[in-house]
Amino acid sequence: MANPKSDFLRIVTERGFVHQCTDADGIDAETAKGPMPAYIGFDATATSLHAGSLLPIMLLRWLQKTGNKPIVLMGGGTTRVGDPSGKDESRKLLTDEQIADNIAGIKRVFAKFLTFGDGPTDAVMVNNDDWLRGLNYIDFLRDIGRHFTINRMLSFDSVKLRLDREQPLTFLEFNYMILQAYDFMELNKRVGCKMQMGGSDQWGNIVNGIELTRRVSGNEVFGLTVPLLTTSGGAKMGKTASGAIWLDGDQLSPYDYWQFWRNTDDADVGRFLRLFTDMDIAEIAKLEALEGSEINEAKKILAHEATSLLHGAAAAEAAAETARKTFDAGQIANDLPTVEIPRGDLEAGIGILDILNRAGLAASNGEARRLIKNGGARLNDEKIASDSMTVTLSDLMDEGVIKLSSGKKRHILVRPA
RNA sequence: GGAGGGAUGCCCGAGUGGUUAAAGGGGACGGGCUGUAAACCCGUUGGCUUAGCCUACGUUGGUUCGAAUCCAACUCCCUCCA
Repeated sequence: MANPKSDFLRIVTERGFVHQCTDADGIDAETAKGPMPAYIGFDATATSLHAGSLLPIMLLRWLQKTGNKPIVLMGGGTTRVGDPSGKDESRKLLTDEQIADNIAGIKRVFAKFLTFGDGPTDAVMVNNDDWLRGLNYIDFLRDIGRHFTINRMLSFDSVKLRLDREQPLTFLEFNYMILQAYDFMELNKRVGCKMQMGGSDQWGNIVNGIELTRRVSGNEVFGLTVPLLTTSGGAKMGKTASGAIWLDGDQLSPYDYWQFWRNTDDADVGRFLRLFTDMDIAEIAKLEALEGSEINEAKKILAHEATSLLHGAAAAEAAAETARKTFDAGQIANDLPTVEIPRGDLEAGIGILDILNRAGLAASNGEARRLIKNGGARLNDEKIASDSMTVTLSDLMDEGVIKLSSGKKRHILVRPA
């Protein structure tokens, strides 16, 4: 829409969060009027979220910052069934206890981005297990199932594409969209939730929830989706050499998180600044316009802002300083990711292949050997020439550490313990 | 229920008795260029105690000096017919 009256719609639109939405005027009016409760659903399949979830999290953040009420829906109930969307191996079913742990871990992440509480614009976290677990199949069919026609369900892309490609679609999966629609209806009933947001692949499910809510209660509710995020290189967002970009300091250090953002493609810098930081849009436009190597400054700012949001400004500063020492000054930064190795092992001497493995720079001796052969392995910044060398206490530098590197970017400090 | 097609390394995909740890592509990792970009070029890409050994072409057996390759049974997937 041309000129949104509400802060919410104006901001998320100009920042590039909106892929598509239902009735923009309606959303605009509702969010302009006062606290509108809106929700996004998240899986509870892991103990932490990763960067792929950041986009919807930021959307909730803006929702709250513009005076509305974010609802975080944990898919505890649907996780209990097992998410069928994967292709081959069926998901290992999680125990209730694991799911509870996962939800607790995930909530810690949300607490960094949202303010939780009981106030009108405070975020709340709910679990669809609360209403899904007790469902009675026959009642559900009579009350909810009658609002869905197979004809229509078959027309949704998520279903149609599968059928067109002649891929199997289980009944469970076919029902998934109904459960999700039910979630929306239930949230509308319980807490007056008026909008569901989610990834663009959720559009069909969201629309179903809107229709179900209208049919059952007559209430008008809305939907909004965020774009599917890929880097301009076409890669899926949130992966790196060492694995997923976890939003949890124990699984991915603030330094590595900072590095992830620092290594953003030139072409993505402006887009990412708008999506993943709170920075002023005009300021971003200036940074985005930087040419050539100057864009590196914009990347550092992106890394700083994004890391500050998740890990705090102090951690972001420390990460920046570590990176500066490591890359610009050629010094040993003391808080690079560290691996501890028993002093006794070092006294006895550890084979270089072994220590590369232990530092997590290689997944097997073969990989370590390859790394050395290709000239990518370094010990205290000296190229490792032989795969038969031994690392001992005498390799400790003045700082009391041994620095191991794979390539130019991955550095690990080994500390005797 | 009947007829036919298929299952190969992280993914896609070639290979129909030995020179096959298995073409090619993608991805990933390393090197070069550079700006800790992109694009491009080069290399590597099952494991190990590495001139050797082990594991691997859906599963289990069989034929053979030798099998991803031939045979049998089984599992799963797909197509057509009913």
